[in-house]
This record gives sequence, structure tokens and C-alpha cells, in this order.
Amino acid sequence: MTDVSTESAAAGDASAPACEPARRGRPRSPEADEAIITAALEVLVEGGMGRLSMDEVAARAAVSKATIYRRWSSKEAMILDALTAVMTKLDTFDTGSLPGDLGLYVAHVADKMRNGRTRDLLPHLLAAAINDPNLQPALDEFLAIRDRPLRAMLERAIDRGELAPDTDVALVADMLLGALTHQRLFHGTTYDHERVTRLVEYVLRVLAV
Amino acid sequence: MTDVSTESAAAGDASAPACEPARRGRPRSPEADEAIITAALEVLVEGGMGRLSMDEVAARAAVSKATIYRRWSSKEAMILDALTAVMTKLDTFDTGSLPGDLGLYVAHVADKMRNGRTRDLLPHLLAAAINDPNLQPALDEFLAIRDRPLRAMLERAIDRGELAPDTDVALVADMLLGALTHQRLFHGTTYDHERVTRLVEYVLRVLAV
Amino acid sequence: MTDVSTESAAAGDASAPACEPARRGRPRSPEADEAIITAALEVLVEGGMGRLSMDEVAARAAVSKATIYRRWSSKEAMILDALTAVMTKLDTFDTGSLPGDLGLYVAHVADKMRNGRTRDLLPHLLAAAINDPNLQPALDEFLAIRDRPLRAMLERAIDRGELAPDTDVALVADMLLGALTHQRLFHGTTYDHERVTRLVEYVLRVLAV
Amino acid sequence: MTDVSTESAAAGDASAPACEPARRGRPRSPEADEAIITAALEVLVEGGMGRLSMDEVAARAAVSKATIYRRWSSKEAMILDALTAVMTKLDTFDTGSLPGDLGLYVAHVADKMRNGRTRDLLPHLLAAAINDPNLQPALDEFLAIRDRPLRAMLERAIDRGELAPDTDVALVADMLLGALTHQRLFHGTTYDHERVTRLVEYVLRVLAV
DNA sequence: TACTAAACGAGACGGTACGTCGCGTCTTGGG
DNA sequence: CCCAAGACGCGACGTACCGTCTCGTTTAGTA
Repeated sequence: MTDVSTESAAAGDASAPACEPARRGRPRSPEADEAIITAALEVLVEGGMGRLSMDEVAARAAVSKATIYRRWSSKEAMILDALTAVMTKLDTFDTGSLPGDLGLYVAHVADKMRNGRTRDLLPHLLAAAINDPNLQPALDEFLAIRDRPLRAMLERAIDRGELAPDTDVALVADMLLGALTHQRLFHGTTYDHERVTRLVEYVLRVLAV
Repeated sequence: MTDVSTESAAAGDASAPACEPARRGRPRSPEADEAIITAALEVLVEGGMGRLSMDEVAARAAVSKATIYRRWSSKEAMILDALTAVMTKLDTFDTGSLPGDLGLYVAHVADKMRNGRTRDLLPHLLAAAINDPNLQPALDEFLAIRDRPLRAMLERAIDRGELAPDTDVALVADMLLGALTHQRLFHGTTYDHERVTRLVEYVLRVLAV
Repeated sequence: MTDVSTESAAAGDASAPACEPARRGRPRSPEADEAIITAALEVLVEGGMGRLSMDEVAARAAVSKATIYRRWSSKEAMILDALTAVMTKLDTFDTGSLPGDLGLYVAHVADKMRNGRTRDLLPHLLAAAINDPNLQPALDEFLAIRDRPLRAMLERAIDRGELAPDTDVALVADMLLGALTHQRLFHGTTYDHERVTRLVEYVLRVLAV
Repeated sequence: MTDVSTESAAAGDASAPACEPARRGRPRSPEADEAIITAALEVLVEGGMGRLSMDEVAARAAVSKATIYRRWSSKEAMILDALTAVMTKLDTFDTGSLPGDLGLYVAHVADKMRNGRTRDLLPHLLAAAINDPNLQPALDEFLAIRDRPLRAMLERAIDRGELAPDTDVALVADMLLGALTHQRLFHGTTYDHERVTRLVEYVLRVLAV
């Protein structure tokens, strides 16, 4: 959760047992947490960022606006958390050879951009972050989730001697993720099997494998 | 101009002789057109999409809101036209060899993303189009401006025999533009000279030149 | 016509021969004058003061707004003239006896308030004058048209010796016209034959005839 | 309150016990009610109907426009309630004789038309009701407040045998109130002591007292 | 078991911006 | 100089959404 006022200080504080000895009063309803996030994503899918209003989210979640603002300090903070909730870690692949890893990885990313709740995550997140620069951290997080496993794969390949040690890993990652992103944002489509194969092939050419 | 109500059908219709030979009434002020677009872009640069309000634009342009709404049916339509107005054609390069063309092209695009009114065009346009799907055509136009000269260069290279005839031009364009786009959107930076050089080098490897 | 800018100075100026030796340019269309007044009254009858807009009047009169404003300096001025145009002189009665005169007069006024274009003149004029104090002269004129013949009748009766010389003519007129006005404004109805008869009877009692 | 959407049905329903025993949510602020009405009347007195704008009223009442529109569905409805709020009951007089009652009554009405917040009530209310026929009920109420005590006085006099049983009470009331109204609307003045006395004297002549 | 503090739904609140309409003026081309 | 058409600046309209603020009502964890 990203709420600054209540939780942020304790966020990384998993090992603090004596802290907050007794939270008195009625505890916050976890159902409300869930319902709000779900409603927000639902509205987001149906009508996009433009249609998302706090009143609408509150109504759908059968929750009062106060209940939302008790958890997040602004609309943007809530959206951020809703989107973050969808950012699940990518599977990691270690087939032993770069072509194998890359193929599985690209197919996996393309799949996430095509199906399920992650389908429109990229555009929504991007729109939110552009409209409100405070959301940049969410973008960073999203990028990291995609970027890290990819770089790990490439560095593993360097260690194995499959790639030249001076390979510009960042640039290759940019080209690969950029191709996927560019297609999604500008053409509104995702990569099918054939295209995935060819993208991997082209990337491998860059890597001179 | 993108105004749906009045002109759009006749927009590209430069060769229509009998069409409305005498437009009656006071003609719309071109100064207002100019002032509005300028004001909108000014506000956009200063405060981003979130800060742009019609009252503010009207005030800056020294124009009434009615004058704006006489030209565009909504805030989004106006923003669209404002953004479209800065989408200037890219220079085209024909040095005779693909590496030369590509180098100049990438440097040119990177420069547009770094300086002048076109600096934030990509993120603004993207945010607008994501929030309002009706703005997709603007995105298409923006893409076409960047994509067409690039494809032309690649196809010229195929004709010259520099590239294999079965080269997937679309994919290569995606990778190249995607790399530039991805860097701008997620890292908030643009390519410097060194990085431009390497991007071209990597793309050329894809093309097995 | 009440237009201050153009005509008012010349209004009472019937004996100015050398004035305006040759009005140059195209003369104003009398058809437009007519059409505007007619349209205004039409709109007034249909929708009342609240619905009357200059664009609507212009459209109905098939006239441009400029043509209206060339004749009147404001909406109120136009309405004033439109209402004034229906303020026709009342018939005068001289039967020789006060009861006879009064009976015909009251019946005549009641009839004007019940039929024809003068039906809603009183409320419209009143509303206009209350909303815009500049229209007080119109109210005065309207009152004078009704008041003068009535007072004349009463003073003739005094001269004939039918009434006491110290009769408060103004007060009697107030009571008589007030009764008619009050009924119209508050009950929305007008006097029928029986009520006319009784009003006259009661007024005569005041006059001790 | 005249608000149609919420209360009007239950407005006079003081004896409804089971009706909505627990109104949920934050209750409407009575201070806002008060402030709005006060501000509206203030503006009305200062500038008349023509100058009254919702933004101005909201600003003076230190209230948002939404708060006004939550209570009344339109500008007219609000004005209506503001005017109604000023319509205080008239004092009733029972001196035992008709001339005494009538004298006090007429002086009282004339005073209300001359001083305090009720001074311009008649013209404002009339103008509003003429511009918007929906306001007729307010006019009825206003009339009733003035008419009822007058009729009561006259009927008491009939019961006492002071007046003939066939006296046309309605017509006499029309003449008396009409005289006062007519003077106010057309001459813009009110009755002074001498004129009050004479009006009563003349009315008594009608009643043949 | 009773007390109490916080969370809950509902919805009113002050603002800000929206997109529309009307007024009175101005600017075209054409009598 | 008039005319129809219609754009213009201005200012008010009534609505929507934001984030805050009462209300009266639960719902735990003490006491």
C-alpha cells in the first residue's frame, strides 16, 4: 500500500514487533480494501482513466468516499495502488541457453499484454504517470519487473560466454521491450507467435549469436 | 483542423470548385485560431495535461470560451489539434547508404524528442490518446510521420540490394522507434550521440549489413 | 419609436424642414420594422418574457440581429416599443350621464384585458418595467391611456354638477382601475358582465350619486 | 421550502410520525439555508431581479453554487422561496367597529409597502411570477395573506349587522387592495396618512355605512 | 458485560472546471 | 447606408468531480 500518512513508515518495517502495541477502535475492513481496488480496476477497464471518478468507484465498491480517502490521500494514490496490485512478478526462465530463455520471456510478456487484468496495465499506468509525475515510482517499479529478469538472462549469457562481455545490455533491453511496447501503444496490438519468434531472432542477430 | 462539425469532410477537399463558393457571415478569426493553439501548448508545457483548463487557455489566448467551442467540440478535440499542429514532418535523408541514412535519421528523431515544442509531444499525445480513444487518429498520424521515412529508407536499401528482400521492415522499425520511445517514456531521457551511434550499429547487425 | 440614438431628437420635431436634407444610402426597410415587432410580440405571447431572446426574435423575423440593434439600443427598448405598439387609445364615451359613461368604460377596459393582442399587455409591461426601471415611461404612458379618459369623464360629471367638486378624482380612478388590475394580476381573470355592473355600482356609491 | 425533489410532499406534514425516522448522511446546514436566502434578498434589494446572479448569491452567502442547487432546482425556485420567506403574516385588528378595523388595516398594509424588507415584495414577486408562471402559487399565498384578514373583518361586520348580508366582499377587497397595489405599481408611491384616511372613507361609502 | 475509540454508509460542503446560452458588437460579402 | 449571416468578448447558467466534513451506526478490543 502506498498511503503515505498511515502505512508508509511501517511499510519496510516488517521486523518491528513492539511497534503499535494496541490499535484501538474498529479495525479497517479488509473487504473494503479489496472491493475498492477491484472496483477501480473494473471502472478502469470499462471506461479508461477518463471515466474513473471517485464517486463511481465508491458506488461500485459499495463503500463511502471517506473509506477510500481513509486509505489513500488522493485519486492518483489509489489508482497507483490499484495498478501496482496488478503488477505481478514475471516468471523467470533458465533453459541454459539464451535463445531458449529469450523465446519464453518474450512470449510470456506478450501474453501478459494480451490477456487478463494486466492487459491494459501498460497504457493505463503510462497515462497516469504522464498526467501526474508523482506516479513515476510506479512506472519505475513496472519497468523493473520487466527489465530485471531480462537483464539477468543476458548477464547470465555473458557469464556463460554466449555473449560478448561488452554487450550493451541496457540498449538491447530497450530494443526488445521497446518493440513490444511500441506495437502495443501505437498499433494497439500484441505480438503473435510468429512475430515473437522473429523478434527473438532479430535480437539474437544484434547479439551476434 | 480536426473540427468534426464543419470542415472535416471538406478538409482534404482542395479540388472542389463548386463547394460553398461564398461563405456567408463573418469569417472565423485566424488570429484566434493561432492564439488558442499557442496558449494551449503554452499551458501544456508549463503544467502538463493536468493543469490545462479551458478557462485558462481562453484567458491566455484573450479569447472567449465560446470562441474555442465554436472551433472544437470538446477539450480533447482542441488538445488533439494543438498537438497535431506541432507534428511537423521529419526531414528525409538520402545519403546513398543505409548506415548514413539511419545515423542521420535517429539523431534527428532524438533531437526532436530533446528540444523545442516537440520535446514532450510523445508523452502528451500518448496520455491524451489513452484517456480518450477518439484521439487514436492523432496517434496514427504521429506514428506515420516517424514511420514512413524510416520505412522508405529501409525499402530503398532493399532496392539497392543492401538488404535482403525478405527483411521484416515493420519489425525493424518497431525495434528502432521502440528503443527511442521506451527510453523516453520509462527513463525520461533521450539518446545522446554515443547511444545513437550504438543503436544504429545494433540495428545494422539485425539487418546483417 | 423609442430609439434614443436616431429618432428621439426628431420625434417631436415636426416643424423642422431643413433638417436632414438628404438621408444618404439605402433606407431602412419598413418590412423589417414590422417583422421585428410582430415577431417579438409573437414570442412574448408564446413563451412570456422569460423565453424572449434576441436571436429568437431575429430568426422569426428573418432579420439579422444587427438590423434589430440598428433600430433599438437594447432588448428592453425593443420590447418597450413592441408593447407600446399595442397600446391603442381607448374609445371615449359621452352618454351624458356618469353611470352610462362609467359602464361603457369599464366594459371596454375589461374587454381589452380579455381579448386580442392587448390581453397580456398589462402583465408583460409590468414585468418589463419592474425588471428594468428605465421602462417606467412606458408604464406612465400605459397608465395615461387608461387614466385620462376616466378622469375626463369624472371631471365632466363634476362640471355637470353630478359630482361634488371636492371629489378625489385620483383616488376614485385608483380604486376603479386598481380593482380591474388587481383581479387580472392576482386571480388571472377579468371582469364579466355582472361584475362590471357591480363595480360601477360600487364606484357610484363612493361618488354618492 | 419549495424544493420539489425532496420535501414538498412532506412539507406540511408535521403530524407524520413514522415518516423517515432516520435521515441518513450529513444533514443540510441550516446556516447555509439562512445565508442563501439572506444573500438573495440582499442582492434583490440592491440591484433588483436583473442583477441577481447565482454566482453573486453564492459568493455573498459564502456558499458553493452546488449547495444552492441542492436545495432548489433553479434560480426561480430559489427566488420564490426567498420572497416567500419575507411574507410575514399581517397583524389582525378587532376594534369592534368596521371603520376602526379598516383604518388600522390599511395603515398597516401601506406601512409594509413602505418600509423594511417587505417594501419591494409586491413588485419583485409580481415580476417573478409573470416571467415564470410556475410561481403562481407564491402569488396566491401573498394574496391570501393580505386578503384573508380583510375578508374576516368584513364578514365580522356582516355578522355584527354593520354591513348588508349581500355585500360583495370579494369586490370590496379588490377595490381596496387594488387601490393600494395600483398606486404602488404605477405611481411608485405609497399611501400617506391623509390618503389612507380617505381611502377608508370611500370604501365605507361603498359599504353604505 | 459495558465502555470506548475508530471505522463505517451516507451524503452535504466549498471549490474548480466544464460546456452552453444569451447579449450587444463587429466583420464579412452583397445590394 | 442597409442587409443577412454569423463570429466575437463577456458573463451567467446548471452539472460533475474532487477532497473534506458531519451525521448516526457498527464493530472490535479493552475495562
